[in-house]
Order: sequence, then structure tokens, then C-alpha cells
Amino acid sequence: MREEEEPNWFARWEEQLPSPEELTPLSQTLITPDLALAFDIPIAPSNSNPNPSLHHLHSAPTLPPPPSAPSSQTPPDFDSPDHLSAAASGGGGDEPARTLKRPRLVWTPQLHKRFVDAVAHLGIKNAVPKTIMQLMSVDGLTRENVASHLQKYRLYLKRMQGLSSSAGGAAGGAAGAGAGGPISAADAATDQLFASGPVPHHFLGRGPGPEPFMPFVPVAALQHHQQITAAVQQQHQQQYYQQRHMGHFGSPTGSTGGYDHGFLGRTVPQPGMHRMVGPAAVGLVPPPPPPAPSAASYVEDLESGSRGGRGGRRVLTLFPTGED
DNA sequence: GAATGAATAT
DNA sequence: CATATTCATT
Repeated sequence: MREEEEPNWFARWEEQLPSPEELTPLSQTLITPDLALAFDIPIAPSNSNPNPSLHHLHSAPTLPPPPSAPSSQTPPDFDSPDHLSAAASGGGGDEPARTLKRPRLVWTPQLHKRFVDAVAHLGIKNAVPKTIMQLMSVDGLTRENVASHLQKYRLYLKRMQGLSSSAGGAAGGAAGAGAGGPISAADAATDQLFASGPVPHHFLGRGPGPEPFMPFVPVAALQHHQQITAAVQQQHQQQYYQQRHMGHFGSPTGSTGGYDHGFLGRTVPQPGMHRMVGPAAVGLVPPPPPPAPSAASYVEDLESGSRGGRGGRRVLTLFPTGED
């Protein structure tokens, strides 16, 4: 009964670590380790993040979601209202922890997969941000994060419901745009993420139906041992812009502009995205055992985050969750 | 008061 | 456009 993690992915993870020179050229490092530690767990008041899935601590890849602390100087960032001036005083060490804003969360296919899984097993009715968040067991994930994504996800479902009679799981064409509705590039783009995974159609048309009892099933927690951390922020900023422009669907289905990350395909020979260096990654405190019941039946294996097949290109597999 | 969902802001 | 943040209800 010891599900120790395999040194495999772990080793790889280390290997993939970027060289010091490759590291954070424009963010982070501006904050003193001392400060970083102090922030590392800016858990919101309403979000105690019970995090029912933290066991084996060690130097887990748990990326501490410490604010990049743009500090006095802010690079071409979109979110850096430099207002933390004070602090930075090595000694004072007050509690500026509050009012710190985290970087934008990047919903990677993997994360989204967990999201969908959780929703799928909770049932649309019970799928509320809080529950989803708990089920996902993603460290660093906040209820607000989930709520925001959930909102978008619902819109996606609704849209598909209305326009797609049987788009089938993949919504590859994403309803094209025949209804004369406001269907446009936007859909194509959003579809990328949502269509990435097999969307349980059951969500739609699910009216007031008495859903059978589906007790908490810490999906993620029961998964293998992957401890996903939402800390995948701190670096994405660059990618963010990269992804921004490529859009333009040329192919209806196949690529849909798909994930043509120029930077992945050619620009950068090596993954310039693993700079999740962990100066003090061990900031997380292993909370008590999760409410995990005994139902471990879930553990479904949808497609890998990167919508495989479909001539699809690989997408940014961020964290070393190995392979789901 | 906390949480959700929608609207709005960045 | 993707998230974050805010607002109105419950």
C-alpha cells in the first residue's frame, strides 16, 4: 500500500529543468527568498483550500504560487499594478501577504481535463465551484479560478447544445457557423480548449433530474500520485502572447489553427517553459488526510490533455505530471 | 456571512 | 479572448 511515486517522471522533470541562464529572464528573482517564503501560500480567506491531496511532501514539484512580485520594476506585464512598494524590507517582514495578486491561471489541457472530470462526476447539478475545486485537488487552485472557468465552460456547453445536433464529442468543427449566430473565431478558439477533451454530452439537456448519489470522489486525489499544482503560473506570460495571434482558423476541423505554437514547433529548440524553478517549493504544508471516502472507482482516462490524434499538434504540456 | 452565477474589468 | 474581479441574489 505504498504508492510511492516513480522516480521516472521525477528524474525527467529534473533533467528538463532549464539552465540558470534560461531561467526567468523577466519575472521573479526580483523578490527575496525571504519574502517569497512568506507569501508562498496566500490562501484566500474564503478559500482555505483544504487540499485533501497532499501526501508525500519532499521536494515535490509543487511549485509555490508565490506572486512573481513584479516589485518596483515591472516588465511588459499586463498585470502589474506595482503597488507593493513598501515591503521588500528584509527586516520588517510584515504581512504584506494579503492583497497580493497571483498571476493569471493558465488552464492547460491537463487542468481542464481534471476540471471536466470533476464536473462529469459531480453532475451538473452538484458541479459548483467549491466542490469542483475540492475534487480537483489542485494545489493553488482557488474557487474563483474554477468559477471563472466554469462560467465559460457552461457557455461552451450551452452554445454547443443549441447549435450542434450531434457534434459528437469532438466538436471539431465547432458547429461551424451556420446558424448565423455570433459564431466566430471566438468559438474556434475556445473550442480548442474545451473540445480538447471528450465533453460528456450528458451535461446538456440535463434538467431537473434526480441524479443518483455520487459521493465525493476525490478524483484527482485517487488518481495515481500526481499532485498537480496550479502553480503553473509565473512563466506563461510569454506564451500567452504567443498564442494570442496565431488564431485564424484556416482549416475547419483538422487544425482549426489548432495549437500551432510557433514557439513550440520551431522557435525554441528546447522547452522554454520549464522554468518553474522552485527556490522554496516546499512551502506547502501537507494538510490532514482528505475526506476521501473509499470510492476509488473513478479514475477515468480520457484522452490525454493534448487532444491527441486529429493531426493535432502537441500542446504545452506544462507541469511534469508525467502523462496522465 | 458564504457561495453561486452573471456581469464587468483587465 | 482568457481570466480576474466585482456585483447582485440566494
